[in-house]
Amino acid sequence: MPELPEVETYRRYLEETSLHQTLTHLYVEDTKLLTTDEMTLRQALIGKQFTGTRRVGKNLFVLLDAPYVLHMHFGMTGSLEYFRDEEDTPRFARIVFSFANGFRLAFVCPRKFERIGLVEDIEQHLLKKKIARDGLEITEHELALTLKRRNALIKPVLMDQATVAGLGNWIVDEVLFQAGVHPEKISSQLSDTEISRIHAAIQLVLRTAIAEEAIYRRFPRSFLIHAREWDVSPYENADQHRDCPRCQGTIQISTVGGRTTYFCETCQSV
DNA sequence: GCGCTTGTTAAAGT
DNA sequence: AACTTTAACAAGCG
Repeated sequence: MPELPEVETYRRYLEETSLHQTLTHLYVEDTKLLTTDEMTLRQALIGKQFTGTRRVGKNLFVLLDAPYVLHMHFGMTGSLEYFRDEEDTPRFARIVFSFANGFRLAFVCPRKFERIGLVEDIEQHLLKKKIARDGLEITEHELALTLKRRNALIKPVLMDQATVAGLGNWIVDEVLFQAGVHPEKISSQLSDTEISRIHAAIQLVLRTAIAEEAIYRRFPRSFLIHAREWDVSPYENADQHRDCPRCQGTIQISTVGGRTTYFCETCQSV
């Protein structure tokens, strides 16, 4: 699930594998994934090199030796894979960049919710898409301004990229658990202390996830994420006991803001 | 083989 | 009019 920590991991991966090599070929399986016309994209990329990267929230920008930037969004299931031989092409490699050194970088898109294309200017793109400050960079004051203004449940407010960029479904659950705030609390009714705890929890969860390269089973035992069943549907196991890592109580599973939500009734107050 | 999942956004609701 | 909520999108997987 490509939230901020996964995209940061992909960014580092691309930096380590794919910079400073001339692009020789672009394979496009499905133009629906492109936000730029295929011919325009091909002409813009062939003969150029990736020179650097920048990530804001779940958005990855790849800098080129050209006055434009390649933008990638990984949707719900996208990833990157670097490989050489044709027979090593990963499944769902729907966009593939070939380099002069014989290696290739695949934009792997199992469910076609991913997007890739050119942008003229990063700041302009962020403004147009209403993408707020990155979760690692937002100050408590900036976060407080938005949270006090919004008259909606805190969970969807935190998932809104216009509040803070990079948080998705499981991270918001984890943040609210670590902060001791109920997911259905009204954002504008949060106390200063609760906002402060939410800000600190965002930092804790993001830094921990990045340090472990977003591999969930390596996260500390104090994290709620271990109560999630990643391989089965939640309702299938709804009667199964999940212990809260703090109070050993049962973790609740419900729907908040249209998304499956895990929380502890005892540790997270409304 | 149905139903669930993920992030974003257009449409609907207030 | 501005803000909030909901549903649809694609498709693999349990």
